[in-house]
Amino acid sequence: VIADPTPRQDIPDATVARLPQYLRALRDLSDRGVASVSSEELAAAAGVRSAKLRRDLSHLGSYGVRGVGYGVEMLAQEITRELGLSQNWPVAIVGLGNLGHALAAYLGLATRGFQVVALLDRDAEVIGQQIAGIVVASVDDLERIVTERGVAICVIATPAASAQKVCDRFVAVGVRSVLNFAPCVLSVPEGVDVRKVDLSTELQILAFHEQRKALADPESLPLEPLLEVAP
Amino acid sequence: VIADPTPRQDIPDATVARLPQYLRALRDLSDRGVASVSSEELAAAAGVRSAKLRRDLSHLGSYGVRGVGYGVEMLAQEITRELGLSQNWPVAIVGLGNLGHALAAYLGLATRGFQVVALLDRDAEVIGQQIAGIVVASVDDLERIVTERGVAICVIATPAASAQKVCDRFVAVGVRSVLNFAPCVLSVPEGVDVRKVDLSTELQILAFHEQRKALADPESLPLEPLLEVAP
DNA sequence: TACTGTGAAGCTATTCACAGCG
DNA sequence: CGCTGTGAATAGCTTCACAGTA
Repeated sequence: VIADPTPRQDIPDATVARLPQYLRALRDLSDRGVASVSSEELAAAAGVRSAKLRRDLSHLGSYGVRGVGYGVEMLAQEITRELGLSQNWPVAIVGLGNLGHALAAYLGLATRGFQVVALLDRDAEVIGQQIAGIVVASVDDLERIVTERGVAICVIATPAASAQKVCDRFVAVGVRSVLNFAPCVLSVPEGVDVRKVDLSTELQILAFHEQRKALADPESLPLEPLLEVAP
Repeated sequence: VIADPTPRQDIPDATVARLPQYLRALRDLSDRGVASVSSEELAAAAGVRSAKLRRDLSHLGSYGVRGVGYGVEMLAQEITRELGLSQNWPVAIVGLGNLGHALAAYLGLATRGFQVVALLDRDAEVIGQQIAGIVVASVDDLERIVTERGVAICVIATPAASAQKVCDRFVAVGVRSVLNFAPCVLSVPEGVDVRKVDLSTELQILAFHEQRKALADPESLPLEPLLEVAP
C-alpha cells in the first residue's frame, strides 16, 4: 500500500514533538526484527501512555490494524515521510568552539535526514581546520556559502553576543529554520522557526524540583555547606 | 524587604520552565544598570507576551508595583531563590566524549547555581585527564564518588547503549535529578526527575515545519536533488 | 478476542480585558 | 494616569472509556 502523499491537515505541535521519539523506538524494534507492535508496547518504548500514542498516530491517518497493532516498518516509514526525513536537509553550523565541534561530529555521523554542508567560524585559528570531513570556512562568507550550498537549517553555537547578528544574516538569505544553542532569545520575522536548546535552563528546572524534594525530605540534603564558585 | 521564605504552593511546570528565561533577561537588564522594568519590557526581552509574564510572576507572589513595574534586582533575587540557585548544586557528568567535554567546559565556567564536582568516563585514555580543572575518574568508582561528593544532579552524555545502566547506578545511590543527552528514553522510579536534551529530535521538529513551508511555497525548495548519505 | 481510533470529559495553559492600586 | 494582578473566556492537550472492527 502506498501512503497518501497529500500535505495533510495540521498536526498538533505536541504531537510533532513526540514523533521523533516514536520513530526512534520503531527503529530499535525494527533492528531487533520485530514486525508488529501494539500501542501499549510502543508507548512503553517511547515513554508515554498508550492513549496518547494512539491519539498522536491518529493525526497521521489510520496506520494500525485493529486487534493486531501497527506494522513497524510501515509506521516508521510514514513518520519518516511526515517529518520530512526522506530527504537530507542541508545544515550549516556556526561557531566551532567545544559545543559546535561536538555538534558537527555528532551530525556528521549519526543522523539520517540531515547533511552538514557548512561549518563557519570567526576565529582564524579554526578556519581551515577539518572537522567531521568538512573544512571550516570564514563566517565572512556566510551569505555566499548558504546560497551556494542550499542551506535550509542553521545551527547557532556561537557566544550569545554574536548569535542575533549571525541569525539575522541567515534569515536575510532565506533560511527559515534555526536551532539556537546560544543562551539568548533570538528575534526573527514571521515564518521563521527557532528552537532553543539550553543546558543551563534545563539544569535550573531540575534545581527547582530538586529544591522542592530537599525541602519535603530534609534527610537527603547535600552533605555540607557548599563552596562558593568564582563568578 | 525580606522575601517570604516559605515552601510556597505549587507553580505550574510551564511557568517553571520560563523562569530561567526571565532570570537571564533580568540579569542582562541589571548589567545595563536598569533598576525597574515593566511587564511589557521584560516580556519582550524574554520573548513572551506580557500577560503570560504577569501570570507567571503572580505565582511567585506580588513582587511588582502597580503603575511602576518590577524592581530588577529584587525580582532577580526572588526567581533565583525560587529556582533553588542560592546554593551550588553538585553536578556529575558521565561520558567525556566531544559532547561531555563541551558540557564540562561550559558548566565549569559559565553557570551560577551549579558546581561540577565529578567527571566520569569508562575509557582509560580519558581517565586521569584534567578537564575544566577536574580530573576525570573511572566510572567504576561512580557510587563512591557520588556519595563522597554529595552529587545531586547527574548529566548523562554517554552513548545510548550505556545510558540506562549508568542512570540506574546514580538513582541507586540517591540521585533524583537527571539530565539526559543520550538519545534514548530512561526509565526511573517515582520521585526521580529526568529531562532530555536531544539534538536530532530538535532538528526533526524543524524539518517537519521546513517541509510544510517548502510545500506551501515551492519556489524556495533546496537547490537540487540532494546527495545520499551513508547509513 | 484483542486491539485501534475517537467522542466526550477533564485538565492545563494562554489570552483577554479590566478592576484596583500606587 | 499607568501599571500590576486576576476573574473569566478560550484554546489546546491529555485521559478515559468504549464503540467498532479485523
